[in-house]
Amino acid sequence: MRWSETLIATLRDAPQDAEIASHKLMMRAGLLSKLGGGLYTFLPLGLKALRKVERIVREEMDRAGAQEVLMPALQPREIWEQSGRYSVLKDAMFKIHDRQERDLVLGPTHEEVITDLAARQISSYRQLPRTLYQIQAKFRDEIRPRFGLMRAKEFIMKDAYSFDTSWEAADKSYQAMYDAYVRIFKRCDLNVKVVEADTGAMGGNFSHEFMVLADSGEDGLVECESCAYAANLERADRRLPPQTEERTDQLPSPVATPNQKTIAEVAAFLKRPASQLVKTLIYVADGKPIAVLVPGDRDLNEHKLARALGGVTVQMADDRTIEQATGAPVGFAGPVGLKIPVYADAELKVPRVYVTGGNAADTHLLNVVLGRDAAVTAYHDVVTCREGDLCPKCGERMREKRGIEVGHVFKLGTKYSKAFDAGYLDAAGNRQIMVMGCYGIGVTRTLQAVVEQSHDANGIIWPASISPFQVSLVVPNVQHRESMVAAEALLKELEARGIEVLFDDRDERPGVKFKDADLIGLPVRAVVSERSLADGKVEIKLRTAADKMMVPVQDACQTLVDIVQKGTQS
RNA sequence: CGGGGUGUAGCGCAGCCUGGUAGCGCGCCAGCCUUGGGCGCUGGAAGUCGUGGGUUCAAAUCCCACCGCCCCGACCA
Repeated sequence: MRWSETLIATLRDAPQDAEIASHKLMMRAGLLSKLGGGLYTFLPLGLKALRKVERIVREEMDRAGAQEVLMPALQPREIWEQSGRYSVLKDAMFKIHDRQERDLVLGPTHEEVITDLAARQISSYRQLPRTLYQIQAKFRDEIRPRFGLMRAKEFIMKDAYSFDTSWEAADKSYQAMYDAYVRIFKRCDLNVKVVEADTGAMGGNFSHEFMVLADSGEDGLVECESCAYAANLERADRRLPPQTEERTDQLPSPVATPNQKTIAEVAAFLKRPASQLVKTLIYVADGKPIAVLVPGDRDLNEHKLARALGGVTVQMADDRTIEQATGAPVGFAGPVGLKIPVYADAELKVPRVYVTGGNAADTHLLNVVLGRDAAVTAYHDVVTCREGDLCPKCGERMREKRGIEVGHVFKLGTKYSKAFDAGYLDAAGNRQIMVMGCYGIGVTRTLQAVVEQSHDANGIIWPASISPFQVSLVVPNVQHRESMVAAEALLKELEARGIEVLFDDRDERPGVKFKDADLIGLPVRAVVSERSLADGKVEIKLRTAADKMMVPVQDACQTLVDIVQKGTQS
């Protein structure tokens, strides 16, 4: 394809609202155009790359035995009521209605639709297992769209759903998808870390996330330095370090802490490390207030708390509830004398002497020993892990990292199949419920993750498998007749061999063309110029290499074909 | 939703404080020149100064409201 005939406009400066490298580069290289917050048009170059990702996903889904369907983005509200998720997700959904005032939503995901479909289409164990998938736009009313395609209001997702006769069979389907994901991300040349994850609003029992490690990633995770354990911070557990008991004969004694509300303020005021303080958080769990205690230097993890309490919904109590529960203004809650259930982090189980809130204005308590001075209903690991915590599996140190979630696989179980009565008749003629799994890949996000992970100061470095074109053909001076003639011939030859070529035939200065070639980042660049032709050669350079090679004109096509084939295979 | 910022030509920005009919760089168009890392010169096109209202003889500039966009937060008492 000739550049002079395309709609590719590169930018010298990145738009000021682009923050991270991949977003800036995708804008500068002319892959995307912004329409509004979280809304982007894919320009021809960006779309070509996106289609490459989609193709890889399709090929691997098909290879894993999944079948493609296409479902409506527009969905009746009723099916969300039926699964019970309308109340959970309604703030995240775009809600609209038709002229008859019927309520509809723009689908943020498709569990409801697919389960309804399975219930209609599948009736016998002979039709199982089945895995169906779709690649299409999904819509989420994100609180804060950002980073270009990373968190957009409309994005393209591949979702697959498996239906099985039993949990054991479902495990197989899950594993097949897991393996397909490993292959997909490998083909995208992505360095992906698989971590254990929280199931969140999806529900279900078990899940893994596929994370592209990147400092700009929105998710935190920990990985063990020694064994294979890795988990999203929302879910990561830890092994407790050895602790020594600490006892005192002194009883809790109040100390005046005027206006010292936060842990940091109290610690500074009393000149004690935050770890000697206990933070008392008042929560509402299934409508009832509870207190949660964590070490002063740690953060409570609501996901872990909710799980520890048996999957209830938890949220911070409002100021009034806190005042009613503690009898004190916000900022001075403590466990001593509380009449509501008190849960504590497992680290607090070994008796030690702590400072806590005093349940009275401007007051904290010294010499508090949990168990002795305050009843604790139960101890659970409920804090967020951090760098240096010990691995729950092997006890070695864990590292904290950041990642971009590009894929997520869930064992859903029967949550949706029950809600939609997706059953089948087994061999004995008994009605059974299907066991489901669901498997998502953020296709547009994956594309950006590739750029985030593969670029340099000059621009994008596309992996051959995703690159919008395979070869960049540059004529530095289009006024030079022989260069153009030779380049045109090479272009024809390459395209006849099925190679996708972007021929930069613009009447631009050489510097502009080389800068643009680096920015757009096609894996191979061929230059035909007065200089190279003087020796009867074509210059060939890999985007990743510093050196150029000079190849005789008549060998140029074959050399490029070889390079492209080698690159695409790996 | 809370806090902060910002909105002036396709992109990046100045002008605003101190009101007087809008400017710079890049890009774009034309011509000349140049031709291996964002070249040089000349001439041009392009902006309802986010929107609405107000103050004023006069508003990009001051005031009010609204909207868009960006950042931080929205759990750590």
